[in-house]
Amino acid sequence: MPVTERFNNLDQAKQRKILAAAVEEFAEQGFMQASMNRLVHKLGIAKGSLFQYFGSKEGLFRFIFEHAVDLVRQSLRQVKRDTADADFFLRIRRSLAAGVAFIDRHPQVYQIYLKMIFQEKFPYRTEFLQQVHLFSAEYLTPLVEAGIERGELRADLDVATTVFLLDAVLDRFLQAYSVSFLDAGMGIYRAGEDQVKERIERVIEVLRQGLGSSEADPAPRSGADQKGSKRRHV
Amino acid sequence: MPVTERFNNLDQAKQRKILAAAVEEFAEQGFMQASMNRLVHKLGIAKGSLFQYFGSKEGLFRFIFEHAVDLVRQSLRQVKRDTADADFFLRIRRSLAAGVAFIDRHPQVYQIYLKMIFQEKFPYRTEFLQQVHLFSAEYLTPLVEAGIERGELRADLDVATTVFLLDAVLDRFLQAYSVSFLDAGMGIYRAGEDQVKERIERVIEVLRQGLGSSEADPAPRSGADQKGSKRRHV
DNA sequence: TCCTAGAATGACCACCTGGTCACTTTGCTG
DNA sequence: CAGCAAAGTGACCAGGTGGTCATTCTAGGA
Repeated sequence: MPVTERFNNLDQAKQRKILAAAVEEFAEQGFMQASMNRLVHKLGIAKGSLFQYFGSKEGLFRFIFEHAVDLVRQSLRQVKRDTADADFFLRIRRSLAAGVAFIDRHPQVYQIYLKMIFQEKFPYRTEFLQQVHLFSAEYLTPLVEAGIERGELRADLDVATTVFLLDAVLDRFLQAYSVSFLDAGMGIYRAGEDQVKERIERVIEVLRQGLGSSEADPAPRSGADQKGSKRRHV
Repeated sequence: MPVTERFNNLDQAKQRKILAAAVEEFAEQGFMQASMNRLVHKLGIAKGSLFQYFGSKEGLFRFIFEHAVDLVRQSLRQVKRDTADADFFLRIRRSLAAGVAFIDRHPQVYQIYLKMIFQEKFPYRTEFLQQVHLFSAEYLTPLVEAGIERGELRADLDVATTVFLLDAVLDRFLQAYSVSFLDAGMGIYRAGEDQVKERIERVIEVLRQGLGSSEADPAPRSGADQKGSKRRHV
């Protein structure tokens, strides 16, 4: 029996209420700064009860965390299925839109995720980051490989670099959607559905076509380092 | 007189020692979780002294914070000057390399920056994010505009979208350099100087050329929105 | 040598933390 | 209704927090 046996015997409504309040607390405060006292007060239940249910603060977090991971996994599988035979760029746009939709449905879960990335003292942080890396690799790599095979992507693309680039842009788009001042003034933060869709198209289109003008293309490397020898200033 | 008068009268060595320890504490713990008691213990000075110097925990943070902002501003100005008349992609590569060099010299300052982005309760967080946004706008926007004018970038690029994309990629590269599992397996995390340089070239080159194959290029729009209704292209 | 201005000090304060456990309440069974 | 196991409770604990301030120390001038 897990520590949470007692909690599982509660009626669904109470369970949901407790979980919702706990998710809110962790989303707003992070792990270390979250307070069991405050949580208990918000819920109007006794502190002892909460500890009977989950054993410890970390136990509560683990419970919530696993729930959240499930949600993400589910969501990812769904998108992958739904877009299976679309062309590469449509799939990417759809994935990004799905990301935004996920944040709309579970904003606090996303908040916790963001806090975990750079706040070292979260429990399970390392395992979690590994998992996320795996998700992204398992999701994007075959997508890119299929895109190359189908001729939708340049044949000479390095897969790892491309995955990194996509990861960077997708992640930042979602961050810009839920954190102010990260959208470089292009109106992504908390934008409406239509605007989000339009911004997604803009960004992905630039990514597809590239920044460079078609003239002056080749030989990009010569002269990459003028001062010769090492440089380490700034 | 600022609150820090007493601190300024200390000899340089002691000042540096205190600042270094404080930066370390904030970098490791964030603001809320940083402990004045622990800091004082690390330094071997009395708690009362530290509070005489800076008035409060927030006062200490402000002092360090302003120091850090100065460092960044200085660094940015330098890069801008050093690369003023290079071509667009070289400037970008140089800027990214300068970012990596900055992290090498001030890893803890960068740590604090990362924590501030997603941890809401940092003092000055909002002003800080605005500042960063301004930096990025003031730095990248003219760079992109010049690139378009010189014909190095596609003439039909939307400037805001391009700046967003660059911001996303540059930021993520630096994050990947200093946080594990964010580099999508392409070997950026704590990489050596040469490897960093090579990875920068790879990433920027893909960004320049774009992902799309040159065939199948035009009409990217048809079928982009199966559900019909409005579309708001690029 | 003495005196004193100003710096250094750490015991102390009110408050908060995660966690415990003896006690009370609840609700089912016989 | 009695008995009893399980669930609920909150006062309590040790230990941490940012912050204060009466006291002690110290360095330099007379």
